[in-house]
Amino acid sequence: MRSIIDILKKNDIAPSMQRIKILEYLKNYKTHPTADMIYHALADEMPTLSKTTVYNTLKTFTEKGVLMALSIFGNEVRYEYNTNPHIHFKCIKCNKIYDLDKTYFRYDDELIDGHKILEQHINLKGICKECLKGEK
Amino acid sequence: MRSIIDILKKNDIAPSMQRIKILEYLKNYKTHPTADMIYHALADEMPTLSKTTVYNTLKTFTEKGVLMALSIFGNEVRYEYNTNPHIHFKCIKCNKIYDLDKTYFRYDDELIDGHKILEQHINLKGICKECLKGEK
DNA sequence: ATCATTGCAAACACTTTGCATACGC
DNA sequence: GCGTATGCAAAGTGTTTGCAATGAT
Repeated sequence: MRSIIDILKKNDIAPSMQRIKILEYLKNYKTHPTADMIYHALADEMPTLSKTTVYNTLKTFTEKGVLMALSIFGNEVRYEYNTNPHIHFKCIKCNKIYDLDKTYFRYDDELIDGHKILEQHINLKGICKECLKGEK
Repeated sequence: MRSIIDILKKNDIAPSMQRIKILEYLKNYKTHPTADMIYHALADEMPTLSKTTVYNTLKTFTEKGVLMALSIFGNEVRYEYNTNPHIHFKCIKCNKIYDLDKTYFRYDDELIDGHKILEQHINLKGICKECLKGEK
């Protein structure tokens, strides 16, 4: 818990109950949740929590660089706590999102065709290991 | 125009005025438009066109594989006429989306960590050539 | 006491659904 | 004439905004 507060302070975000819980959730459950999923996961233990606060908080966190907002597929925005750069793989059968090692793709130059690259988002889609098993 | 009809027929889609115009638009203007952009672009010459039809048509086209639906950044869905695989680069200054050659990134295996890869979406974000000029 | 955060309600934007009408073979 | 495509209106999602109440220092 201490560490969550430290992360907030380090990023110029005043700690609050709501902010701590939301960040804690994203640090503990790396399931790339949507705002709605976070809201429902926390609503039980925080009955007065509002969806607005979840949206506000996610926006603040994203602006301050604590979180990454992902547009993987469809028009759902998902959030994840910033760790090492990696690839997202979404299974079209079970909809689970896996994190894969970035080294599978190689590209490190910061200039392509004269454009300055600041972010790389690599999203794969297919059938995951588990669902493949079931197919046979 | 003939060629548009051929594409529709080849993909088991019955040609209609609306479908022809929408596909024609996507073939001619490779601007990765949203459903709304397409609707507004065509509304002038087709006053009775409905947004529902645009949505229906884009859905049909995507299902039949004529178009690709892109979730590049944010929760906007954009469409493009299927051509060769390529990378999307979005400029954070002017919001323009550029198509880049896929060969910049190399990854051709269809299995990663046991997961079967069916689609690859590589989305880059940064400052484009033109906007870089203006910065100096 | 002051300033920021929270949270309700309403607004908004985008997309889908239900259904009656119109079109094309 | 029959089956499909179209398009209006309404409903459904996901997200943002306005603003009053609350909380922290």
